[in-house]
Amino acid sequence: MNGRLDNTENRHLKERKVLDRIKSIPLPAIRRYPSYLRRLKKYESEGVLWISATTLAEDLSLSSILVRKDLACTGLEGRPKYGFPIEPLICAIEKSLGWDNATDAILVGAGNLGTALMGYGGFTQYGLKIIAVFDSDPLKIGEMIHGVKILDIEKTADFIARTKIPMAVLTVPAAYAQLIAMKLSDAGIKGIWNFAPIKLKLSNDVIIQRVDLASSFAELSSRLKK
Amino acid sequence: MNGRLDNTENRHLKERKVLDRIKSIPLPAIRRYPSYLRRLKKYESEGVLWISATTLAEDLSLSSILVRKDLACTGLEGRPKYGFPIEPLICAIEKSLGWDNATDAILVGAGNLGTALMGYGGFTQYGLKIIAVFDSDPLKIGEMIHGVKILDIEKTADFIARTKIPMAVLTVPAAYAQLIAMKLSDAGIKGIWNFAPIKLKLSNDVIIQRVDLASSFAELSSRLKK
DNA sequence: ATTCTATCGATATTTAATTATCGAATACAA
DNA sequence: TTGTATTCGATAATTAAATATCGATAGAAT
Ligand SMILES: NC(=O)c1ccc[n+]([C@@H]2O[C@H](COP(=O)([O-])OP(=O)(O)OC[C@H]3O[C@@H](n4cnc5c(N)ncnc54)[C@H](O)[C@@H]3O)[C@@H](O)[C@H]2O)c1
Ligand SMILES: NC(=O)c1ccc[n+]([C@@H]2O[C@H](COP(=O)([O-])OP(=O)(O)OC[C@H]3O[C@@H](n4cnc5c(N)ncnc54)[C@H](O)[C@@H]3O)[C@@H](O)[C@H]2O)c1
Repeated sequence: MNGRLDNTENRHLKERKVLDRIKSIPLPAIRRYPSYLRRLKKYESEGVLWISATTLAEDLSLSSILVRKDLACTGLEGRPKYGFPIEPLICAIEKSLGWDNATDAILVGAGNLGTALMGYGGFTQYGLKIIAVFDSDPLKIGEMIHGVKILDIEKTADFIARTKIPMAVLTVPAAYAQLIAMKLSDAGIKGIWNFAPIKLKLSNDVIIQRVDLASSFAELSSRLKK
Repeated sequence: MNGRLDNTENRHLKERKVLDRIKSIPLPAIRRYPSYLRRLKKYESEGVLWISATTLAEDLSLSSILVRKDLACTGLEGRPKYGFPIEPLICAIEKSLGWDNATDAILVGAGNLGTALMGYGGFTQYGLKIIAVFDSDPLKIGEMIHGVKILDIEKTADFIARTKIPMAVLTVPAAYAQLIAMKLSDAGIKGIWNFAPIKLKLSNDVIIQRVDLASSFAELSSRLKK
């Protein structure tokens, strides 16, 4: 095999490998990526250029083998003795998450939790941008919440259809969550980040991600008990 | 082996088995328990007396084998053709989680998120009771927040020492979280429910449970991307 | 130039969790 | 009373994830 042929072959193989990998990054790795990102950005801001899986692992109290594997899933290759170049690594992780360009979203339910989320600056780091807020309470409609005006829930479907916005953050009481989720789904929403403590049942082409604080607290309680 | 001896043996074996089980309920099962509880309580309020693993599984879109196994971990035994008695099942799950008697906690950081959590009625269901709130902001100290007075952060150590309160909910900015956590640990806190996006490093006898919204959002993003 | 060391990445191995299988129990209907 | 459908629980098989092992690489030190 001559050099050129070998390269073509290799590139081809590599591309297939990268494609496979995109489909097959283990979920636990995906969940660890944000922690890596935060740490890497901190290093980057301090002017550090290279990081080893070993160092990152120590920072986050993880096994270095695990971190190395996770990083390998992004497709970026490390360099013996040096580790990984930080800036490309950040890009690679963000790309793997789909955080490389911002996701616009709406928020439904401007209550306690919805208001707190709106006031949270951290989301921009994840490429999440909440561009509209909806509620059913006449007292709230028209008010401003952290710089965004609260709109009438009745206008949601129209808004989604018009803007083709892909994602909704759902922070309404559990009793209304299923109904509203179905309306969002009908209107064409692609993903729902659900903070209400119920399992939403929608057609399979809507991605649902639930945040269940009770699960987290359960884990804490049971560990504390022992 | 005669009947009596056999019984003694059996009881002994069963007790050991129960003990083992307490230590060894898989974490994923623990995390599912709150969902079971919510559903069971709903059935209970409707006057239903028995529930099968099959039904519960359908309700929550889980595999019935998984649910049956999870329920078995509580130590309660089901009855063929009927399933499990709801009320004892609720008790058994709550006991497994340590939710059978309420846990008192303090909350540190009366900001956006801290305020939202204080306003959340759901926690009482988990046996979590926040009895005091602390902050460093002079403008906030002395104010009321959902019925609880905000106290000076400087008084935290003393409060913990005096009340022997086991748990703290940490909702301060990430930059302060480690420092405050160390103070809480020194003061004798046993568990910390940490909402700040950093890995706290404390002595191993403090149980730390982190809530990482970014992880959840990462999962959503990456699933949405595909 | 040679040796030493830290790191990577590929390939096992181990561990944990989920899913499947199957016999036993029991309510209920015929 | 008998048969049938349904559920349980024990055990086995499968799958996914974490951990361990080890040769290769490349920079730094001798
Ligand atoms: N607050 C928390 O800390 C917290 C924690 C965990 C989970 N949650 C969950 O988040 C959700 C919101 O909690 P919260 O404390 O913010 O409650 P909340 O009552 O403060 O807010 C709910 C908001 O939804 C609005 N709403 C009600 N029905 C609506 C409808 N049909 N259409 C549009 N808007 C509607 C209400 O007007 C209100 O503004 C709940 O499901 C709760 O279980 C909250
Ligand atoms: N708001 C959200 O939706 C959200 C979501 C995810 C994570 N978080 C995390 O939760 C934490 C709090 O977020 P937030 O939005 O409520 O912030 P915030 O700034 O609104 O509130 C922080 C509070 O902590 C207090 N504080 C600051 N330093 C303190 C100290 N040394 N001792 C005691 N109190 C102190 C401040 O006075 C303020 O009241 C942050 O770590 C944030 O990353 C928030």
